[in-house]
Amino acid sequence: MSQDAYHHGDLRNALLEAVGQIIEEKGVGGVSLREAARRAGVSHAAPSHHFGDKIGMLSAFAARGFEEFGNRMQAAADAVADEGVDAQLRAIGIEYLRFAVERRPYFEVMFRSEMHDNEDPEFKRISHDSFGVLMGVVAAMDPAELNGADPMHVAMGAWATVHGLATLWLDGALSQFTDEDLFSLVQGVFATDVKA
Amino acid sequence: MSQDAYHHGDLRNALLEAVGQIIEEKGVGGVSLREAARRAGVSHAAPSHHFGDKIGMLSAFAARGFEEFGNRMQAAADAVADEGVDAQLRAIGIEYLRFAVERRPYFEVMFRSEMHDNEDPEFKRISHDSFGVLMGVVAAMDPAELNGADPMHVAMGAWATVHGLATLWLDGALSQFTDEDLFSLVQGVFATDVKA
DNA sequence: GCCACATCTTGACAGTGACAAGTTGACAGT
DNA sequence: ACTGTCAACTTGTCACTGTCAAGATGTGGC
Repeated sequence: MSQDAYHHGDLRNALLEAVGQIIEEKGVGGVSLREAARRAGVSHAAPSHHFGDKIGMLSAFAARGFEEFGNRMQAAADAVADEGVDAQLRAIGIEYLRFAVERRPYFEVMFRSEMHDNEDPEFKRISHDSFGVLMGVVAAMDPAELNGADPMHVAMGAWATVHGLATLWLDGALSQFTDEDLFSLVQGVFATDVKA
Repeated sequence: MSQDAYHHGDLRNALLEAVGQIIEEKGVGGVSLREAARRAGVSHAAPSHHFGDKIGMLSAFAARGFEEFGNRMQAAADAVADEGVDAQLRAIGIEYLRFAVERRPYFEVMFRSEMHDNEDPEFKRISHDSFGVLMGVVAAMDPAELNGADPMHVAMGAWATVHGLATLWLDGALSQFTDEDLFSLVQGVFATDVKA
């Protein structure tokens, strides 16, 4: 029944999974509405009825990524809640990198402004929520632990550092390092950052 | 004479400047061989004779960017050479951000792996040289200043931090901050990083 | 039974990257 | 001065893309 030519049943999800598949195979530049439609077994114009246009499709894909991203950040922070804020911050940093490496298709679309509509309120909300996890942890920090530094600066610095490592790694600028190097490196860098 | 239909005279440069112009107007996604050709006043297939294909054209554009980038990093480090390695590192970090903001078209292409051919030896050399400036400064650091940290980790951390700030800013994730905020922020963050 | 509506198809159009084949002009050798 | 050679550029074409308009199909409410 879901094989019927009409009313696929779950086309929206099928298309979004096709997008992830395409990015993994051919990179983010290989994504096209028609190719996604082909993989989902529908006609070339079907995707537009669900997403409007190409940016709409990628926005939906990015939103999906932010959803998982936020959940993973939260889970990482919760898992070490009894070890203190310091440990939480480090756990978030590592989880951030892990997400970039493991879910590269999502990550690449999520943080490329031309890949989605930054003004879409739904998108804004969900991406803002993701970062809320980090901000929440920093806000809970003991002022003494910050050594007088502006908490916002500390949060920003931590965020920028892992984000920089992630993007540099994804762009191949860190090709001299293995994945393990990267993670041990972020341990050191991040600890340095936090304890400053 | 340079107006002749044939033998433009400086088509290669004209095309590369057109690329920068296009990115500034329509973003990196708006770049096309044909649009660049149009702006240079030549036929749609002319660019391929200079760059091979689209990636070749963007690689040449990125190489140009790395050239200027490297020079600016070197100049920034040299300007404060007598103030110590610490000041040099900070100067490089700020110049890095300044480049990202002022020369956004270059920056966007330079650090997008799918925008150019990472394997091109000429490209590898020129991009490697750019980062050599940073590595050179870190290598000159007094081990005592590093507090026992791996110099490579310090360099990587510094690099990742400014790179992360730059990309987050360019992608609009830091839209709540003004340019001045950003620079004062990197001052704080970077100082924290270095003095750890 | 039937009607409204969301879902999907078919067909078309302009724009794109890439390729093949032809044209033009400069320049070196004789 | 003639000629061959070669780089620079043009014209024409192809498959592919995003987007739009119009039509077809099935589902659920009444």
